[in-house]
Amino acid sequence: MELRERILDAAAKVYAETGFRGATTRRIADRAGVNEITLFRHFGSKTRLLHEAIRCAGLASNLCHLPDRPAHPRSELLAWAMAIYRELFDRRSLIRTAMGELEERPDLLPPEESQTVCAGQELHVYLERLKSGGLIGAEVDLMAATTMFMGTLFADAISRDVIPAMYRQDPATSIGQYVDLIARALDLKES
Amino acid sequence: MELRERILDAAAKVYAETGFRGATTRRIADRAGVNEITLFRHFGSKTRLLHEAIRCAGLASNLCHLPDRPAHPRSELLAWAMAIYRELFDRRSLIRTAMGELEERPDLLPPEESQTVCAGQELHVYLERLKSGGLIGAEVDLMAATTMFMGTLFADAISRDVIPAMYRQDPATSIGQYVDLIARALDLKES
DNA sequence: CTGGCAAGCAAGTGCCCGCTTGCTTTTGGT
DNA sequence: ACCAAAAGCAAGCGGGCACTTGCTTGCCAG
Repeated sequence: MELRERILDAAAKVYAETGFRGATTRRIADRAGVNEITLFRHFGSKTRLLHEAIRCAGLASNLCHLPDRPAHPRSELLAWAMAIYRELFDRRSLIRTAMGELEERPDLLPPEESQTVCAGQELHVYLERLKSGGLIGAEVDLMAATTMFMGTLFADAISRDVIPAMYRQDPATSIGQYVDLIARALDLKES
Repeated sequence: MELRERILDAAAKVYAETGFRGATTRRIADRAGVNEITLFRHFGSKTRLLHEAIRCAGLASNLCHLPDRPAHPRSELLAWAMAIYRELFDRRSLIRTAMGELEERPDLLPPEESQTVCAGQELHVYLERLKSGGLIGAEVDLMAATTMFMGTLFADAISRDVIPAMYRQDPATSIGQYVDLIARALDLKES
């Protein structure tokens, strides 16, 4: 692992654990196994280092997409939801910390890059295709359904490990149930 | 407003805005219009002050409950969801900050006191009553539906002001749509 | 009028912070 | 072998932090 990459990785982890104020340059340097002044030589200041670290850590892997032409809505939705959930869950600590500091430091983690937003737009387009194909009940509000489903995935991913009492099933089971419920709400028909 | 109460109020606000490390005793004292040493005379330490402030600020108003005997499920659910949402939304800044710091400082805001958890248990009991009354489809998983609905309310309340692109309708309209969707998912019949 | 208590004020302690300076060691290309 | 760039090391800077000490001021019951 390259030195620069190692520093960015350490910075993102320390930030996720302790927030901006807690992510001191000494702690980041220790975690990266690097002398403190190396941080300043590479990134100039703590602020610039954390900006870049969070931007890199927040980039979506973006591997799984909903198909342009729906074929098997239920299984397509399930696979996609699992992939999105996985991304959110893996970054849950960073997401919680960044959300907590968003008011104070809006420039870290700009909301338009948020995975939830991008994924939500993709889901909305997909649902509209289903609806125009007659696979969804005509009177359903697709925007509300999208928001509801994304909110459910998001809340599960960032709350599961801190409120275990609310999440007794394993994630895969839960997501299957969420998909079942939203399918019923949408009056989804299998093509 | 009593002095002690004023200090606790200021401490909770400064904490919600800047987190534990950012909530310095000087800032809290300034916000409360009080000399810094008064904080220490009343609460002993910054940690104890913030513990008490967050505990007080997190107490649920707890005014609205679902009825023991369901009569008009849709309107009862709607009124209840609006009240819960209101509580979450009013405290959204505190909730975001506390969640971001939960890993580092689990003793602030203990999760078993969480409003979402308590409200979720209440909703689950209510849905079970509806089901045993035959007003809900037999094959629905009530736990998953509860988690989904609470997650939706929670995500909306804490995300709406930071990701406005995802929440275009006003809260009241959105909650009505959530209730409609969950009612369809539950196959809810009006008694 | 007086004694006690609550709050304010000024100054200071030791610690950690971001960041800098001056210098030595390691590393890699020619 | 040689040199320049990159990384390490030790020390220190000004500043903000939580918290303390010693003393003054205002208030209210007896």
